[in-house]
Amino acid sequence: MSTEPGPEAGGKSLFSLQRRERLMEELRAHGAITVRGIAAKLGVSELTIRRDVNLLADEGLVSRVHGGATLPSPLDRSATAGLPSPHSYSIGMVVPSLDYYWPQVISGARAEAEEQNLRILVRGSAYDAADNRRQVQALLDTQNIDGLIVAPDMTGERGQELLRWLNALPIPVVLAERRSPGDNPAHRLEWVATDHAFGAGMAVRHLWQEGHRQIGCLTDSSSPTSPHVVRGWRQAMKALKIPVEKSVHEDSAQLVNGDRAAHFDHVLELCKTTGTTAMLVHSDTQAVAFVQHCVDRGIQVPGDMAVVGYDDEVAYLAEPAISAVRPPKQYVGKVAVQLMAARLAEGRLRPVHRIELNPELILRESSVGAPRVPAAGVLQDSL
Amino acid sequence: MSTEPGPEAGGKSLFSLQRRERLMEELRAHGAITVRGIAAKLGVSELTIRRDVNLLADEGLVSRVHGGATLPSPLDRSATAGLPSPHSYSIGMVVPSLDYYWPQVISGARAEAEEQNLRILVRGSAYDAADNRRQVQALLDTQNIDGLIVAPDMTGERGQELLRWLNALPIPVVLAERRSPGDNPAHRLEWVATDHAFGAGMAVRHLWQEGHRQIGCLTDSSSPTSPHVVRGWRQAMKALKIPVEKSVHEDSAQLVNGDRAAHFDHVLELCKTTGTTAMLVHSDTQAVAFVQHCVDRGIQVPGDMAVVGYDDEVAYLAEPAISAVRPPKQYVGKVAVQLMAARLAEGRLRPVHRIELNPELILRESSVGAPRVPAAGVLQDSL
DNA sequence: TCTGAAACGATCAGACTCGAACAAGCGAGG
DNA sequence: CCTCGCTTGTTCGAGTCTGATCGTTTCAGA
Repeated sequence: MSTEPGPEAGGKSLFSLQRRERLMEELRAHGAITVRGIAAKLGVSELTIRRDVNLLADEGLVSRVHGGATLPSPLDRSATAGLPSPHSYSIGMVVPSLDYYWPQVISGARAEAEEQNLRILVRGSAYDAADNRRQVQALLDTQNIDGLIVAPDMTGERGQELLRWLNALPIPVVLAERRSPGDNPAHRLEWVATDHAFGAGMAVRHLWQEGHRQIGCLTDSSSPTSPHVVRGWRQAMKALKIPVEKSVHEDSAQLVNGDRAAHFDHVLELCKTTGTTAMLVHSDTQAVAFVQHCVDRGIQVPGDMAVVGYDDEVAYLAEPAISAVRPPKQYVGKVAVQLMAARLAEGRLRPVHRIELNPELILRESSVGAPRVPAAGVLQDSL
Repeated sequence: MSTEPGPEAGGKSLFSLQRRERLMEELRAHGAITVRGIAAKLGVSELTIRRDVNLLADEGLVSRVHGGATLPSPLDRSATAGLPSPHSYSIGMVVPSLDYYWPQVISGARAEAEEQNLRILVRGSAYDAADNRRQVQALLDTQNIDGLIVAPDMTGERGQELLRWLNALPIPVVLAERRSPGDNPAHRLEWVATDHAFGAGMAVRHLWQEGHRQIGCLTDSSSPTSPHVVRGWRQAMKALKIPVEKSVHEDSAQLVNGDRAAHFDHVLELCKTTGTTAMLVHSDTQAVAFVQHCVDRGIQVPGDMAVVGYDDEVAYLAEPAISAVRPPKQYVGKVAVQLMAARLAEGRLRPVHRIELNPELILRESSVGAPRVPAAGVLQDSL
């Protein structure tokens, strides 16, 4: 059947792009192809195949060998010679805040970038999709960047739209502290994010071990982190068989000063009626304020009310010092840059990576009962 | 034996690059090779092997010895500038199969291990928790390993028990192609796994784009991969608004020969009554059998029934060649070793990493309708 | 230390592959 | 209708890979 050109469906001659696709497919199937064999199979001259092979080899999709081609091999000298190009890459980075949480992420990214010999250009942005896009666009226009690390707003239709746009950019994109949905519209986006649900769960289990049987949750729904914290809190409560519906779960987004004091009083009232003796407070800025409020109201921390904060930015400043879940912010930046560097080096052959990092629980005074050992931090493994 | 370089048809002749790769693989597996042995194995003259060895030695990838070659040894003074190998770690690796799927994972792991200057000890195991544990224990007892990469059976109470045991081991553990639950009992376990649900979803969306409106799923529930494939199929169906309850979803675990034929007939009958024109078949071994069965029954593939396989081990062998979702097996091994190397280097300060990799969809004849453009693979970005 | 067997590499020849240069085919646009 | 630009095919000298021969080197046992 394959004596004459057109062994495939219909003797239609293929376009060059299709031919190269066929070629890649044969290659994937067999691991290697001969110029002669493929030329016969596709009914074109060997020279044509050779030209295709050269083209694909230039893109790093195959390794050239005498008489044919193979899947790219690390032994292929020309490949390794070509890739570590002397011109170092520039990476754009757009983050939603330059004074909370993100400085450490950036610092981690910078350190790793230096290691990898990359340049990083950071821009701050607002917490909304339109501004995210503006900032990214500005980077694309004025600098010429080879890759993008970004923590976009993903809420609502605008967020989805932004994701699609990022997905379609001609340069690789890595999300930091954001998860793109696994399915279609963002299938090329890679990400690295902290598993905040795990962190919240860890806090709840710690409080449980300290003897607390009603554990509340105070969140700030204006933060993208919040839903994950709540989810983790819920899951852990369920696993510990504490009824979630009867537990204190309040949101303190957008509150300031006077309002906040009133709201905290409300929360404390709820705690009293439900018998809640421990709170997980998202954003440890809030936690600091909450602990301060408790102290002002004569409520002992941790005696009457144990508190664990979330984020560990300022938790150690409070009096008493607040236990907090600490996301590995430095590592988020570091891993994002590693992903980007690997992507730039290996190209399309590298599969899309999506990485979750576990936070750690830093124990301080606000959650550890007096009789217990106040030891803290990284050394504990038992949780 | 063949005077011509056999282009197809299992021809033994390899390109030099492939030969060198085979050589490296043998080397990684056994630690040393003899010129004579390899020459016989590959069916080339000893001189050719010698030339290859010299070439690899020049690049510092092997050490020459009289009669053969070994992995580069620090004792070999000709080795380039004495690679910094202060003390190399040993990693144990326990996988549930040595002849399906896992050889590629192992190969990827070996290659990366060599890069990182680690030693890897591989053991096969059965697909059950008790034997997993036995094999791991054997590694711990006889070799003394510094880290463990394992793909355990995680089903049932025995599986959970095994996870807890692994979690408590004094050495770092990385799971390959397995996800530990995010919560408590396995919080120290890191893992790297293919996002099979994404792969299944990609297949469904591809079939949808080809015009199919009823897409069935044929699974093998005896495989740990199966639940994820089903989940991805379900999710994608839901997103496309195809009623899942009315769709064909059959399981063919444990069937052989006669039973299988009967079962396939049953499946085809179901397809007819439901109007199903496309099937996602887990384990492409099954897919090959299924396509064969269709052809035997006079059902056109892809005309009457489009098929996408899952795993891409043998899918290309079928006639017509079967489209298949390909998990990045090499990368699973590679990333597992990277995780381990980083863990061994950085210790407990490094946060727990959990990594998902996306598979890719290899389009072949079995799912691509004649009228459509048959272009496939990496060059297309639109899916 | 000696000696035979095996391994090694320089050299050559044969078969095949590669790519430059030029010619021919095809589709788009003036 | 013709020309332009792009892709593909043909020819042929140069280049590459492999294997055979054979003299030299290395190894292991006496």
